[in-house]
Amino acid sequence: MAWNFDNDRPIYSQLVEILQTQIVSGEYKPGDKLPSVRELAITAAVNPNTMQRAFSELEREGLVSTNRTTGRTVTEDPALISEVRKELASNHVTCFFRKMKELGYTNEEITALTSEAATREENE
Amino acid sequence: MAWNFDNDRPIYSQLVEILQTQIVSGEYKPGDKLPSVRELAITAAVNPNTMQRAFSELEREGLVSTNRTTGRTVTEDPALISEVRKELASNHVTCFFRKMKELGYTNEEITALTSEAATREENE
DNA sequence: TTTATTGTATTAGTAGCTTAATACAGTAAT
DNA sequence: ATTACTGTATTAAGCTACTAATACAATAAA
Repeated sequence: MAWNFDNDRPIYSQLVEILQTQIVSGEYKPGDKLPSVRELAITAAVNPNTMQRAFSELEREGLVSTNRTTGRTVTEDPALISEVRKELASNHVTCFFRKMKELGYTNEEITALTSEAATREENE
Repeated sequence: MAWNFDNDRPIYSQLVEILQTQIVSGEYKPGDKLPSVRELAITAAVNPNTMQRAFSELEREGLVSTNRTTGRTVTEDPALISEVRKELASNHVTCFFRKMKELGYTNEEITALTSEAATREENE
């Protein structure tokens, strides 16, 4: 997993997105123990405070739960994970369409470009 | 045109994106005179300096040219505009696929979701 | 010639993000 | 009991983005 950050956006919110993705994609399973704040901060090469802030967001969403002395674990609720996954995907689709339409592309052109990209990726 | 900004990203780079989109989508035609920095700053409700910074970026790309005393105009080169438009679209497609794959979606699922979204938008 | 408008530059102040260096309280393992 | 690890909180510093308030030179219009 790469920990590449855009210069254009706050690192803590990029950390939220990365961790969200790792959880809903199954990289971390329900109930899995997560690495500690300090450990993950070293891995991502960010300050522990920044990682802490990202985790606070994830906890607010319910994706992780915190046990003050034993560390953090991924939620045991697969339905919640699945729900978040669908919502993130839906957001991506909506955002993608909005941007393409702003550029003046039609629905047909968008689906065509998408199919092309899909078949192009098949051969890699 | 809405001038809504994310809190999560610098305003000047969002201004660049918006102006880029307005130009390549044909909202401003090749050779069109653009509103002045001060005028656009009022319209977008940002500081003139911030708008100025956005324009500097656009000029670096060649999309607009500056005449120090008469104002700015959109490039007369339709090929450049078309090229930028295609590049922006291509970036959107690539970025969309990357995000969806990170969530664990397959090519088939991505194209299916895209088609659904397209047909859904037809009926609105 | 005067006036208004253009882009551009400068300086200062505010706010948010990030890092750094600590410190504290609770728990598991030894 | 001691040790090591957990999450959490605090304070200070540096950096960038943004706003604000100007000022200047060049041109078009009156």
